[in-house]
Parts: sequence; structure tokens; C-alpha cells
Amino acid sequence: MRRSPRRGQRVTVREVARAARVHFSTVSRVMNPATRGQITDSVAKRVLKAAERLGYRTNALAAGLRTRRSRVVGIIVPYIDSPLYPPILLGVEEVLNERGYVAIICNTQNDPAREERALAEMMGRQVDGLILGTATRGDPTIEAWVKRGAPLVMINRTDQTGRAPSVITDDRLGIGLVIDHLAQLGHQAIGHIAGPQQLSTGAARSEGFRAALARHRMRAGSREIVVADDFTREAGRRACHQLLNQFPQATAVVAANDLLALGGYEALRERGLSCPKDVSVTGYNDSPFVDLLTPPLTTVRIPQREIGIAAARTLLRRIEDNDTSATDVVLRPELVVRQSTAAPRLATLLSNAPERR
Amino acid sequence: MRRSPRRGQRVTVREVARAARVHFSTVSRVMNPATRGQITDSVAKRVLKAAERLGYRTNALAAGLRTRRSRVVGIIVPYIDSPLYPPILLGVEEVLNERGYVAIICNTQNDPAREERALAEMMGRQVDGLILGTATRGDPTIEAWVKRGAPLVMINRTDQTGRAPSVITDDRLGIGLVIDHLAQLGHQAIGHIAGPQQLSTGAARSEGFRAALARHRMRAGSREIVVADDFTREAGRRACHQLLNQFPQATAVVAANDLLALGGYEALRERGLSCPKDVSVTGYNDSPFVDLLTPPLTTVRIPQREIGIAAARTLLRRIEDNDTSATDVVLRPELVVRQSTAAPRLATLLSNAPERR
DNA sequence: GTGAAAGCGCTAACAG
DNA sequence: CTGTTAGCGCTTTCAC
Repeated sequence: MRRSPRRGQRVTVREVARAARVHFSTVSRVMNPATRGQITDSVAKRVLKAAERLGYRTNALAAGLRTRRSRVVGIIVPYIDSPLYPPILLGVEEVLNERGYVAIICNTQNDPAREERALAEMMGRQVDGLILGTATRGDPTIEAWVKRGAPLVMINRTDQTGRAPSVITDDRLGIGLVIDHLAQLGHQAIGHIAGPQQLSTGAARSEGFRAALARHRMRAGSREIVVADDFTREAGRRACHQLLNQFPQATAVVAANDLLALGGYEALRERGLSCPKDVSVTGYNDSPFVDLLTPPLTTVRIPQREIGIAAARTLLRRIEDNDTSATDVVLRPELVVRQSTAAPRLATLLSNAPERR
Repeated sequence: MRRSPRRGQRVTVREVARAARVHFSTVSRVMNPATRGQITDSVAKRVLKAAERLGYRTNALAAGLRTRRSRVVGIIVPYIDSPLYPPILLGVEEVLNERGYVAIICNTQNDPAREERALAEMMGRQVDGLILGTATRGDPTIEAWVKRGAPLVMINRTDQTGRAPSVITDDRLGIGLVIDHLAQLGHQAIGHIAGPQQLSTGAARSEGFRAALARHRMRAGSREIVVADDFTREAGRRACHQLLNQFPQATAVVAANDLLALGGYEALRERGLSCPKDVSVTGYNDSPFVDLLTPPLTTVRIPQREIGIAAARTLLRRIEDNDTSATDVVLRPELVVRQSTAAPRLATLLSNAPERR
């Protein structure tokens, strides 16, 4: 009766076949949804019952070797422990799992060497496709992947060459919403703590800043941009100090993400300025808990889970239907107004002045 | 010259062998660190060069099928998008990657049905081991896994049967540190917002609460426990209200995690009470940003990354050396004092009174 | 509708 | 030290 061997799953098609008194290829056909129709119902039933009883599960390694499809997709992200990625992964996983795929996730800490190792690992493991969150402009590692014709979708950032589809959010729009909001409150001197310009998010947001100010006819003298060298609190703090030194008349500071905004809070505190009374501050990403800060942060929410879902769907279309028509998906961000933004002091005093056009 | 076929990696040991003018099994031996010593250096060099030139990578599916080791470990967590797990995953990944393993991560939203599906998926994919973050007391799914003799390590929670090793933190100690701190500040009436008691963390922390109070000789009349039905802000808010209704003399509220503490903040605000002046509040986990709240939250930090590292190491010992001696690892939490705790009003008034004891 | 046979790419006895 | 051979468990022609 020795039925449970020492290690690993040992039940194979052959054993199920013996139990069900059919050929093992029949078992294979029954277990595979695509070929199930070839088998008589009564035989199928018998096989299924035997499989169930023995606890059979298809060996994904063997199947993958044979079919050249692993039903695994690789995901490479810069920081798994940041508020941004986990919800995206959730969305990816959701789509993947319901289609019988799993994800292997690698974290690179933004280190190109680690990215390259991760990519090699993924190739060796025969992943069917890749979701890449670490793209940089003209990323060379993408080249190799795309050349092989392997499916790839970029998220959050793009390499801006159009070699592969991406799922991003509209950063220019998002910053535009912020500026509209501030303009409506009456701000006319707005500073920007920009993010690193080599990341597409950093670059797009500062472009958005410039464009939105132009749209509102605010120009030189009514704005100032300081680039933070990293998306961190400390970098935000330093940048905000520099900003206020160069541009003391600023009544609002638009940060390129929430962490930078938090650094801004610190800088204001250190200067004895109050937010939003003296200076309004805005963030980007709507990270968890920023609604609990003092003051609760006005920020831009991006649909993280939807990014993951869209990326996974695009990738699967490419993998399963070889549908290469995918173009970039651009999702809409949303302004979340909280209490870190208010009318500027001056505007409050002049609030009875006639509306400007 | 057709060298790059349409899809997937097509370079195999045979092609490398042909290029290097050796037998293909020699190539295999060169590529595998364990058998590399069997080959003459000069031959090895030739093979390596050819492999490099052709861009050869071992097909992990084929190797896994043959060796019955996939070098994949499964990780099952309840909520990937919570502040708790990502840093743990980071630690796991770090150890795994440097040993040539990758992780496939499944998220269950605490749904037993999803957990079971995840487990089945992992089995089918021949994972070499499992890190389980969803264990509940007497979890039946663990049974099947352990029975097969498959390596398993639990994290954060244990099923409390000792069938498999776990890596957890010492919740009783952690809460003890909190109580010591509060006692030293002079608190003598302390309430507890407990977490769900079916989760080992919830249960261990309330036990720790009771034990610590006993140690400090505070008894009935000097404490009250209200169990929140979920680890969420809203549940914490409700529980805190209930707590203060039943036990209005409380000068401190110890929450079983940070989210519950945040709910406590809200409840206090709704009652017009100030923290820490009227009531001190503590959390647990030291989630990101809780240092930025008003007031910054006194909480307990748990070594998340280390949990991941320890779990991965334990698992690999079991997988690679079949070292089954592993016992539970219990890591030390650490008190982080911030500004949500202060001496109680009364104690302030009496601060000139002689020290007790 | 079901059986037979081949082979995915690799590793690991076993020979020499 | 290197070559030969078999086979991991599966899918998928091709026959019947």
C-alpha cells in the first residue's frame, strides 16, 4: 500500500492512468482544459475520480519544459518596500492567478547590476513575460529582452523608446490638477520640489508643473523649481529650504511625491512657518497615513491596483494571443484635497478684490 | 547565420557543446558549480567562452524536472499591501537570491479558500519549500504539506502545534516594554485595545498585557481590555470609545498594533481629549510615517527584515541540508518612545511626591 | 475517442 | 577526466 513516498509529489499521469485503466496520454488530455473535449465524458469522469483520489497535480516543470511555456511572469521593481508597489503587485497577482499564472518578484534597490542579474534569472527560468518597474531612459537591459521577442510591459516608468508598451499614470495631468486647485485658491507664487530628472516620473511632473503654470499665465517671477536628488524626506527637506531661500515669496510648494512633501513639512517647521497658513504644501501618490499627518496632506492619488491589472492584462494578451498591438496605457490620477492647502494670506486679505479672468 | 530564433531561449547544452567541440554532458558539468571540478580548466574555459558567446543559460525547468528541485520557494501572506510584509519579503528575497532561489508570492486576503488554492498552485509548481504567513491555530492546510515532508516555515503567526518551525517576534516582551515604560511614567490605570484573539499576535499581546500588569502589581480596577474585531483603524476607534466608556479613569491606552492606535487617536479627538496630556497612547509595529503623526506615536519596532532573513535561512537549511533540527526563532522587539506617551496629569501634579518603592 | 511513440533540455549513473 | 546513456513527467503529433 506504500502510497505516500518520502518527498515531493510523486503521483504522475502514469499512476493515474493505471488506476483509471486508461493510457497515460488520456489522463493528460483530461487534465488539460484545451484537450478535455477529445475524451468521452464517462472516461473523463473515471480519470478525474482517480486523479482526485490519488491527489494528482500536473507537474508544472514538466509541462513547461514540454510546451515551452512556464506560466510564470517575472516582475522587477526597484523597491518592494515602498508604499507604491505592493498595491500594484496585488493587482498583477489578481489577474495572473485567475489565469493560472504566478509571479516571481525581484527587487533591485534601483541597482542596475541587480537588475541585470534579475533579468538573467528570469530568462533562465523561462518566464513567459516580464513586468518591469525599473525602466530608465534608454535602458540597455530592455534591449536584449525585446530583441528576443519576449513580452514585456513597463509600469510607472517608461524607457521612452516605444519598444514596449507601458502602463503609467498621467503625471502632467496630475500636477495640472494640483496647480488648478492652488490657482483657484488664489496662489500666484508657487514653488516646486522636483524629483530626480532621470526618472520619468520626476521629469514628467516638473514638465507638468511648467506647463500648468503657463496655462495659468504665471511666469518667471511667479515660480521656482528646485530638484531634489532623491525621492526621500531628507532630500525634500533640503530642497524646500533651498526653494524658500531663493523664492521667499512662495505661498505654495508643490512636491513631486509625498516623501518630498513630508520633507517640506519639516523645513517649514524649522523655519517657524505654518502649513497651510503661511505656505500650502502638496504631495503626490496619496501614500498610506498621509491623511493622518498634521495637517492632512493634499495630494494626488494614482490608481495603483489598476496599474497592476492593466499591466498584467496587456502582458497576457501578448503572451497568449500574441497580440502585439498594445499601446501605452495612461491612467488618470485624481486630486485629493485635504488640509495642507488653503488660500494664501494675501489672497485672504484681498478676497473681495474682483476675480481675475 | 540564423542564430536568434523567434521566441524564448533556444541555446542548449548541445549547441554550446558543438561550439566548444566537447560532449554536451561536459557542458552541463562545467555550468554546474558542484561538478565543475571534474573538468580540466582548459576545457572548462573553452566551454565557458562558447556559452558566453552564444548567451547560454541553464533552462531551470529542465534542470528542475531532472533534479526534482525547482529552486523556487513559495511565500503565502495574508496582505501583501500592508506595511508589515514588504520588508519581510525583502529579507527573504535577499537570502534566497544569493543562493540561487526565487520566490513566488501569493496573497490570500486572509481567505482560507484562496490559501488552499495558493497551496495547490505551489505544490503543482514543485516549490522546494514554503514560507507561510497565514497560519492559524490548527490550520488544516498545513497538515497536508507537512505530511508530505515538505519544508515549511511559518512567519509572524504560528499554528501552535510545533509541527513546523516558525519565526516570530516576542509579543509578550514587546508589550512588556510598553507597560514598563508607562509604569515608569507613573501610569496606574491602563487600558488595552486588543487585536483579534484567533490570531496569535492578537492573543499573545493581550496575554503580554495581563502578565506585565501583574508583574507591576496592577490588578482589577487598574486595567480594562476591549477586543477589536479587526486590525483596522475603524475597529480601533470603536474599541477605544468602548474602553473609555467602561474605564474612564484610564490614563493610557495600549493598542495591539499601530492601526488600532490610530483609531484610538480618532476616538480621543472625538471626545475632546488630548494625547498625551489626557491619555497616553501606544501602538505596535512602528509602521512607516507613524513618526510623523501628531503626536508622533510611541510604538514597538519589530525587526521585519530579520524575520524574512531568518525564515529564509531556516528554510534553506531544511531544503539543502535536510536539517530538520530547526526550532522556533523568536526575535526581540524594541520600544520606540515618541511623544504620544507622557506622565499622567495626576502624576504631574504629584511629581514632587516621594518615589514609590 | 484512444493508444503509441517521440522528445522538450537537462543531470547523473556508469564506462572507459 | 570525458563520453554514453537513460529518463525526469509531460504534451502532442500520428495512427488506428
